[in-house]
Amino acid sequence: MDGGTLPGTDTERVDEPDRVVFHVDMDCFYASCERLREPELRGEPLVVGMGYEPGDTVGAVATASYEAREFGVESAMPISEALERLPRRGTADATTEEERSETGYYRPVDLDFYKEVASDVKDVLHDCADVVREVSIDEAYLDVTDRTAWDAAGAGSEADATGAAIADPPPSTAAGPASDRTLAEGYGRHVKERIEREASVPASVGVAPNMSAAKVASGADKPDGLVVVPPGTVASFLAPLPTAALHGVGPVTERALADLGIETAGDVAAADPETLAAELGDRGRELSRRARGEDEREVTPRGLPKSLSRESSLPATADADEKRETVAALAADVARRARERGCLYRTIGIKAVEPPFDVNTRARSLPGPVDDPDLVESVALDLLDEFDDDRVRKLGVRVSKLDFAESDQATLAGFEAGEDGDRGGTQGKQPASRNDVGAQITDWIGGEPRTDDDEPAPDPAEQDDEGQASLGDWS
DNA sequence: TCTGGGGTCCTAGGACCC
DNA sequence: TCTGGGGTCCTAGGACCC
Repeated sequence: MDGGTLPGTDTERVDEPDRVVFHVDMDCFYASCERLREPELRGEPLVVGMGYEPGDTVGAVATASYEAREFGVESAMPISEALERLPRRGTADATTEEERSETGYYRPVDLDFYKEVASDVKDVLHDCADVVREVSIDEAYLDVTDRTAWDAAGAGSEADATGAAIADPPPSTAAGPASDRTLAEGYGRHVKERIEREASVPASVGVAPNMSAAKVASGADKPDGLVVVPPGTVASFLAPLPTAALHGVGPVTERALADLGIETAGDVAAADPETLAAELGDRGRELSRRARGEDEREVTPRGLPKSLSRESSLPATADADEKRETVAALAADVARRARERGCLYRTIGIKAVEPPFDVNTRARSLPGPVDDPDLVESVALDLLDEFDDDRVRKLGVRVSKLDFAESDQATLAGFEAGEDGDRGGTQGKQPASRNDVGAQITDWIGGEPRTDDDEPAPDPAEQDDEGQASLGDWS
């Protein structure tokens, strides 16, 4: 937007044209996927549960269809509670009419299948935009500034349902009716319809001049929504919404704002940024800008992951053996995934959650990056010692300070790292062998000197695919 | 809310260095 | 010795997101 140079930020971005940013958000994606392969589920209450097996009462709700939400079933709710609100439907034939009206279907999460569907969606997205930022399995930002514009759409073709008319829009002038319809809206509709046609799952699309407004817009008319927020209207679009509707405002921030008498995005926009900053730090200023419609973040593709982790819940226990077994299994899993992705790690950490919900983390950094499953296990177990006497309800293992370059380097035999690139570089990027790190390694685990010598051999082979494992559809 | 799993980014204090 | 200040790295925790 024009108006208001940002203090201390790049000031040379003056008369750049308004960007066109889409936020594409799949509607209860997991449920839509299940309906794709099981069409009988369409129109029925459907709950997709994680950690749930058919017939179970354990696990949590990953996604509830809109029909299931009518019964009060919500994301993250324990399956047991969901079942109270929405009993599981028996076999199809044995179902009476009455039973039909108050029961629903339950299915376990099948991520592999959802990834297949998501890849069809992504094909469309990448075809429709030069820059795509995939946020999760069911969500992405697109910068389509070069594909469309904020110009008013001409009165021209009303038969734009095919998308053809949009791909070849009328000359961009203000020739059309002085209505609100823009080329950007038409293009948004086109993308949405292509997704539905080519991936057979519904999406909601937000169209706006920046990321945060597009994000809010996509959620403003779910499901199957298309909400357009033209430049200059962002602040007024946001103003009536509760603060929690802003991306980045969770329960804690919401409460902090409420304590300041700030209930809506409009209140945020009107508040003194320094007051917000005093309460929330830099986030306060950021929030203020977003609420006023200012968000200069570029849409950029997501980079490589920063950490890999695995965690699992267990019935609260103080049993040391059980805890150690759990951590060992998690460690093996994390190390395996790191190796599959061809990445080295320099920090190994654990998480131990004590009832009721007391999160503890511990981490230890190594002298250099490694790919060493045994080491992940021994460090993780070593860190776990501190919690030997504590009851825990959840345990986790994480590797971070990831290094993907190293594995590439391993394939370039004889390449001398030399000066370039390395940050600080006290240890330099030496191959992840214990010959280099070995001397210090013994200090990092409980003591026992390490003897084995299984070539770490990071293999970049598997690397592929976005594989962001984060995925849930909690919208 | 009796809290599932996988992530990101930020902050704050301490260690250490120059 | 007192006196900074600036910078980086590390760990732990917190908030938030899907």
